[in-house]
Amino acid sequence: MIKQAEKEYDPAALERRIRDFWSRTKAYEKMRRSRSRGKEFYFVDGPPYTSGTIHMGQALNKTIKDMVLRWRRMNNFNVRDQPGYDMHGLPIEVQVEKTLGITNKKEIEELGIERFVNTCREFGLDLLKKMQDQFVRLGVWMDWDHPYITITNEYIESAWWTIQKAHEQGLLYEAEKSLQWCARCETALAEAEVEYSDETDPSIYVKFPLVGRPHEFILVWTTTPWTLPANLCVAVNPKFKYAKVRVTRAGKVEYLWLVEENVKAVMATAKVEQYETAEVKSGADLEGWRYTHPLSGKVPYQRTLQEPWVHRVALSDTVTAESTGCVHTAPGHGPEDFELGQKLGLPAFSPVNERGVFTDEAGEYGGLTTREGTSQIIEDLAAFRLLFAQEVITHRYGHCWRCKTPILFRATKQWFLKVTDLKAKMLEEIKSVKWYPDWAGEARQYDWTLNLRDWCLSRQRYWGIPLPIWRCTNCGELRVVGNLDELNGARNYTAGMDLHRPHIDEVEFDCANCGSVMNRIKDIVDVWFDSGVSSWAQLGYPRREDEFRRWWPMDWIVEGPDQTRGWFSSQLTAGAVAFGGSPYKSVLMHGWVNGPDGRQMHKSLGNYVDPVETIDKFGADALRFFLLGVHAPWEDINFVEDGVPSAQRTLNILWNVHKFAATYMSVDDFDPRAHSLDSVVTSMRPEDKWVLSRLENMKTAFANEMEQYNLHRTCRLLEEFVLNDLSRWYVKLVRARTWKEGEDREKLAAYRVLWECLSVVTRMIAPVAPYLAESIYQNLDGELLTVHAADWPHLSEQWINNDLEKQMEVAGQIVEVVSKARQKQQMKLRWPVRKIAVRAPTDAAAKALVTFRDVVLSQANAKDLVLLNPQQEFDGIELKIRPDPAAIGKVYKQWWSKISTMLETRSAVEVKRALDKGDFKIGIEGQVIKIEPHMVSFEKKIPDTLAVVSSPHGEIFVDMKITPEIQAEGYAREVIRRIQQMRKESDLAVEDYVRAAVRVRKEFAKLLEPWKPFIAAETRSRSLVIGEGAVTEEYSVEWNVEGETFTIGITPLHMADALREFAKIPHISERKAMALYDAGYKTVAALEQATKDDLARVEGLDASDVRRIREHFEAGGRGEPGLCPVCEAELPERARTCPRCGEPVGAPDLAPPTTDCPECGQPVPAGVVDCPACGHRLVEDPQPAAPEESPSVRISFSGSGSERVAETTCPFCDAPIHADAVTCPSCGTVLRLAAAGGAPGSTLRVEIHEEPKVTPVLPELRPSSTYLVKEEASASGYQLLIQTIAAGRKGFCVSRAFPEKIREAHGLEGVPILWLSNVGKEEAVRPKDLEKLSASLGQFIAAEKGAVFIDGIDYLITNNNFLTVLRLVQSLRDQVAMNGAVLLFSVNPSTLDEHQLRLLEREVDEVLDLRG
RNA sequence: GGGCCCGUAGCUUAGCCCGGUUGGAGCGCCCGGCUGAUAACCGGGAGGUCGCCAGUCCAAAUCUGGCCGGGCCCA
Repeated sequence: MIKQAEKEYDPAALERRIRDFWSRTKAYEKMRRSRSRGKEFYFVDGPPYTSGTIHMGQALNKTIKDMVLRWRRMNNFNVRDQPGYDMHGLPIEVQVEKTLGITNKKEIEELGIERFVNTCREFGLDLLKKMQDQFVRLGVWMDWDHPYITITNEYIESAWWTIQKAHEQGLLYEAEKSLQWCARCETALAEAEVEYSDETDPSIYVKFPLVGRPHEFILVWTTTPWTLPANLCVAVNPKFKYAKVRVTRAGKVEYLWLVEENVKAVMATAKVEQYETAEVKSGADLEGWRYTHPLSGKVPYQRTLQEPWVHRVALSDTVTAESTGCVHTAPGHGPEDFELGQKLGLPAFSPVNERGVFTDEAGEYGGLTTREGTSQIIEDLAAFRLLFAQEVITHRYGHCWRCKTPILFRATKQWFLKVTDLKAKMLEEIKSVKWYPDWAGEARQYDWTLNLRDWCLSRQRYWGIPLPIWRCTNCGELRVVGNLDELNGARNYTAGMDLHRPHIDEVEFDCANCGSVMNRIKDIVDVWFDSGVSSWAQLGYPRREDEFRRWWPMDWIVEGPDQTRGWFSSQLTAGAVAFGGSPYKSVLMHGWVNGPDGRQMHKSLGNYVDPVETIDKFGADALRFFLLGVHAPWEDINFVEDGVPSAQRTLNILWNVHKFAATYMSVDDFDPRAHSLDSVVTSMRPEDKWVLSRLENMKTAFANEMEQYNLHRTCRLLEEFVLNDLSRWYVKLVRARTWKEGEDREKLAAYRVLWECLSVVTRMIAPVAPYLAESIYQNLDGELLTVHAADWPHLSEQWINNDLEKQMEVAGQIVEVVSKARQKQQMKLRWPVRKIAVRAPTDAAAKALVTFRDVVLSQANAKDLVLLNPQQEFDGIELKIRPDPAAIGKVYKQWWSKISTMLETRSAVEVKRALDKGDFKIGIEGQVIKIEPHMVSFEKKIPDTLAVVSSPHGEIFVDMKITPEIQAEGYAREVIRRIQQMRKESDLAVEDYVRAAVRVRKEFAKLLEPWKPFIAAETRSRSLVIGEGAVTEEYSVEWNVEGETFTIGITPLHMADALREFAKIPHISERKAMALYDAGYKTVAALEQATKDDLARVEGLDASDVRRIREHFEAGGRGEPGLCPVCEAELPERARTCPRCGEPVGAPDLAPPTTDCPECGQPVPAGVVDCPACGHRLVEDPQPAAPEESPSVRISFSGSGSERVAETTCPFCDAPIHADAVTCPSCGTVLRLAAAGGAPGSTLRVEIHEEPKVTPVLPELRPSSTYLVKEEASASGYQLLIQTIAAGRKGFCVSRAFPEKIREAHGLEGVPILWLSNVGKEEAVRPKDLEKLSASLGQFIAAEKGAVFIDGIDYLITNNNFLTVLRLVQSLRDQVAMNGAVLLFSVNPSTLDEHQLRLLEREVDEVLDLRG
C-alpha cells in the first residue's frame, strides 16, 4: 500500500522515527538473519580508542564502513561486522589519574593498583557507551549488542597466545636499549606512541679540550645539554673534511675543530669575525683523539671510567654534516649513540631516573630534573669557558602521544619483538594485499615497514594486557604463558579470575628447572599490540577453532592514514608472528577530515566541528551523503559545514519526488506489485523508456565505480540521476498524466515506471542515506520489513537504449533554445507559442523530434512543431523582393521605376519560384517584360514575434505571435495558476474540491468562456463562474494579470476526507462517492445513519451499491485491515503474528496499543520511549494530561451521541483545531458560519466548552524600543499592536498571511498591511526583497514614528541568508530608537534554530515570552 | 634532509590516468522565469594567470623536469 508522505522532509524527526522503528522491529537482527546463508565476508572494525566522543574522522570512517557493508549485504553477502573498541592504555590511565587527582605512579600504588585498574575499566565502559550512542545516531548498522573489547579474559588470552608464538620462534627478547621515554607516565614509548610537534630548545656549541693538543678543542653541538653528563665519546664522519680554525676572541687565540663546510655558518652564529682555517684533515684522521670531558669536575663517574674508547673521537657513518659535524655521543641517551657505544664497548651510562630526574651518578646534578639540569649545565660550561656559542632553536621534537610531555631517551631493559627478522616476510605480504589506493600500500606501508625496528612490547604501567612472561627468581628460566589452561595449578590462580594487574602479579609457578619460585615480569603489553591481534581475538581463537576456520583471514578493512604506522602495521606484524602472513586481503585507506582551514581539527584552533552537532542541524543522512560524495575516500577533506546543507538539498529533492509519487499513487490506490514493467510496456511513452534506460545505465556505472571503492562517484551518479533525470525532467514529463482522473493505461505506465525508478534509487541510496531510504521505502513499498534487507537492484539490460538517450538530449536542447527565445521576447511559459519549426535538422535531430514530438510540444508549450527541409522557408517569414534599378534600367530604360513598383506588389514567393525555373514575365503597356534572376534580389523579413536561432540541430524558428486563441489560453492558464496558488494558501488537500468564481471585464469573460471546463478541471472546481458579478467566495483575492484586474474567489468544499472514506467501502468508486456527497452525506458518520430507503434515493447508486454500503457498516465499518502495532504493516484478519516483522500482534480487535504524547498529543505506539513526532521522552506511567491552559473545543453530535474529534489546523495561525470548529481557539479567526456543515437527519448542536479565556496581561510598549514576542501563533503580537494603536500610535503590519484575513481576524482598520508573498501584487513584497521591505518600513518609522509589527520573521529567514535578516532587524531597531517608534516582531521559537533565536534576542530591547 | 598526497572562480569542486570544441558544476551574488512534488527548480549575467617557471608537442589544466605553497609520515 502506498502511503501519503508527510508535508516536509524533516530529517531530525524522520531519523528519530526510523531509529525507533528499527529498534522496535529488531530490523537489524532480522536483516542479518536473512543473509545468514549468503557468501561470507569477514570485515573487522579497526577499534577506535574509547574516548567518549566521536570526531568527524570517525564519522567518516564508520560511514564508509556502513556504506560498503550495507551494499555487500544487499548483494547477499553474510557480513561479519562486530564493532570493536580499544580500551587499554595510557589515555584512559591519564584521564583516570586526573579524575582521582593523582600525578604519578607512586600515588597509584599508594591508592592500590586494583582500585586504579577497576576505575579504568568503569571509565572505559562508560566512554564506550557514549561513543556507541553517537555511532547509532550516525545510522551505522553494526552488531552493537556484541562489540569486541580488548579487556576481556578471552581477548587477553588470544594476545598471550600470540606472544607465546613469538617466544616459540625466538622472536621475543629482553635487552637494554636507549628508548623514548615519557617522564610523566614513567614508561617507555614505542615509535607509534611518539607525536612530533614544535619545541623550542637551547642549541649550544661546547668546546671539548683535546688531550695533548694545547689550545685545541673539538667543537660539539647539541640541543639536549642535559645529556652531556652522560657523554662518553664524540663521533665524526670519516668521509668529511674537518678544519682546524684559528679563532681570535677578546685577544685570545684558540683552535677549534669542526666540519669544514660549516665553518662560516658556525662562526657567524658565534659572532666571531676574526678567524682563519689553519689546517684541514679528513674525519678518519681524527679517530682516537682524546679529550677531557667538559663536566668531569662535576660528575665523578666520568673520572672512574677505564674503557679504551672513553673520551675519544670515534668514527660513524651516521654523522651528518649538520652544524659542527662533531656529534656528542651519550650511549645511555640516544639510539644511535647506544649503537655506537655497543660497538665501542662503552657502558650505557644513563644517570636519569624514570621520572626524568638526575640520579646520584650524575654527581652534582643529582636531584635536579633534566630541565633544571639543562640551565645549570649551561651555566657551568660558561663558567668553565667551554661554551663557544648559545642560541635557541625551534624544531620538531617528539612528545608523549597522550600527555604531550617532551620525550627523553633513556637506556633501560625492555622486552622486544624481533621485527627485523619478520621484515622480509612482511614486505612481501604487503605486495600481495590489495590496497586502495595503490600507493597506500606500495609506497606508504612499504616505506614504513622498511624502516621498522624491533618492537618494544613492554610498558611499566597498569591498565593493559599483562606481559605473560614468568621468570625464575633463582635460575632465570623463562616461561611464557599462551593459554589459560597453563595457569591451572599455579599458586594464587583461580579459574575465571580477572587477568589484569594486580592479581595476575601474585600468580607464581614452580621453576621446572630448579624448583624455585617463578614470578611474572610486572610489565604490561604496549596497547598497540592489543588491536594487532583483533582478527583472531574477536573470533576467540585459539580457544575456538571453528569460527576461525570459517572467517579468517579478513576480506577487507578500512582505516585512516594514521593506521599505516598503527593498525595496518601492528596487524601485519602480529599476523606474521602468528600465521606467517598478513591477516587482511584488502585495505582501503581513507583520508583525514581537516578543519575548513586545511589544518587538523582541534578545539584549541577553533576549527573543530562536532559531528553530532552537524547531525542535529542537518541529519545524519545529509552528513553521510556529504562525507561520501565530496571526495574520493582516500583524499583529505577540508570540512566546510556549508557543504552539508547542499547534500541535504539533494536528499530533499529525492524526498520531494517520492512525495509527488506517493501523493498521486495513493490517491489512485496504485498497486505496483499488481503490474510488472513488461505488462505496461505497450502503454509506455518514449520518455518512459528513456528514463528506464537512464536508470539501467546508472546501475551499470554504479557497479563499476563501487568495484574500485570510488564511493564519491557512486554518490554523484545517484545525485545526477535524481536531480537531472528524475526531478528536473521525468517528473515534469509525467505530471500531466498523473493529473488525469480515473483509470488510464498511460497513467498506469507512468506510475509503474516512476515507481520503478524510485524503488531502484531508494535501494541504491540505502547504504548512503539509510534513514531517508527507509522512510521512502516504507511509504512506497514496504514489502520487506526494511529496505536494508532488500536485494540490490539487478541489471535489466533490455531497457538500455543509448540511441533514445541521445534523442532525448537533442529534444531537451531544442526545448532550451525555445525557452531562451521566450526569455528574449519576454514571453512567459504559460503563454503557448504558435509554432516551432526546425529547418534542415540533422538526422539525429529529425529522429529526436519525431520520437519526442510530444515532449517538445509540452515542455516548450507550443501548439505545433514542424520539420522543414533546407529548401523550405518558414511560412511566418515574409519574403521581400528587391528590384535592382541598375540591372532593370540597363534593359528596359525608362520603365525601370514602373517595373520596380509592379514587382514589389507581386507575391515574392511566386516571383522567386518562377525565377528559380528560369524567368518571370509581367506585362506593361501591352508588352511582355521578362525579368531575369539578376534583376532582383530577395530579402527575408523576420517579424518581431518570430525568433530565428541557429543551433547544432538545425535552424530553429519560434513563432510567438499572440493570436486571440493564444491569448485566451494564456489568460486561462494565468487564472488556473492563481486559483492553484489560492488553493495552496488555503492548505487544501490536492484531491479536494472548491467552488470558484472570477470577476473580470466582459471581453475577458467572453475570451475565457471556451476554457471554462479546462480551468474547472485543472483546479478541481465543482462550479466555476466567470463574469462581471461580484465574487462572494470565502477567500478572494484581486489579481493584476498582465495589467488586467481579475478578482478570483474560492470556497474550499472540504470533501476529500469524506470521499476518501466513502471510497474505502468495497465497490464504491470515486464517482459514486461523489454522488453520495452531493446527496448530502458529508461524513462517514452521516452515511452510517442513512437507511436503505435514504440511500435508494441517491442518484447514481444502484440497489447493489445500497446493499453493500449497509453491509459494510453492519459488519463494523472497518474499511481497512488492522495494522501491525510494531511495524505498521497491514495485517490479515485474525493474525497472531505479523507476517512482515514476525512479532506477535495480539488479538486484532483490541484497541491499538497507543498512548498520546503528553507533549504534542500525537499517538505513540506502546513500548516506545521517545515520541516519534516531537521526541519528547515519555515517562513510564504518563500522568493524566494537565488541565489544558488553552481553551478546548468539543463538539458532540446529538444524533449519535458519540464524541468524535477530528483534528485539523487553523489555516491562519496553524493551531490545531477541530475540523468543524467555528472559530479558531488560538487566534480567534472566524472559520465558518456556525450553521454550516452537519449531517442530514440530525440536528447539530454546537457546544463550545470553553474555559474562561486566560488573556495574558500584555505589557505596555515603550517608545524607542524593539520587542521580540515568543509565541506559537502571532495572536499576542497582534494584540500588542492593537493595544499600541489604541494608545494613539499609528500602526504598520507586515505579515505572511493574506491581509484580508488579518483584517477579518483582528480588525486593524486603516492600518497598512504589507503582504510577504511572491504574488506580484501592489501591497505584496517578495520575501527575498529585503531592500524594498526595509525601505517601506524605514519610511513609515521616520514619517509616522508609529508601531511596526512584523509577523513572519521566520519566513524571511527561510527565504534569505539569516545574517541579512539580522542586519535588517538591527537597522530597523536603530531607526526605531532614533525616531521614538516601536518595533515588535513575533516569532515561533520552534521554527528557528537555537543559535538564530539567541542572536535575534540579543538585538532587541526586550523579549516577551508569551508561549502557552 | 627523505617519502607520499594535494594545489582549478570568493568557497566546495569535475576534468588530469588516455593532450584536441569556448575548462564544467554546486554554493554565494545580480536579473528574469516557473511552481498542487518544490524553504525546491529553470534560464541569463558577473566571476578563472587551471600555484609558478621551463620543456616535449601542430596543440598542455592534462605529459616531463624544476620551483613555491599546504597536509601527512619519517629522519
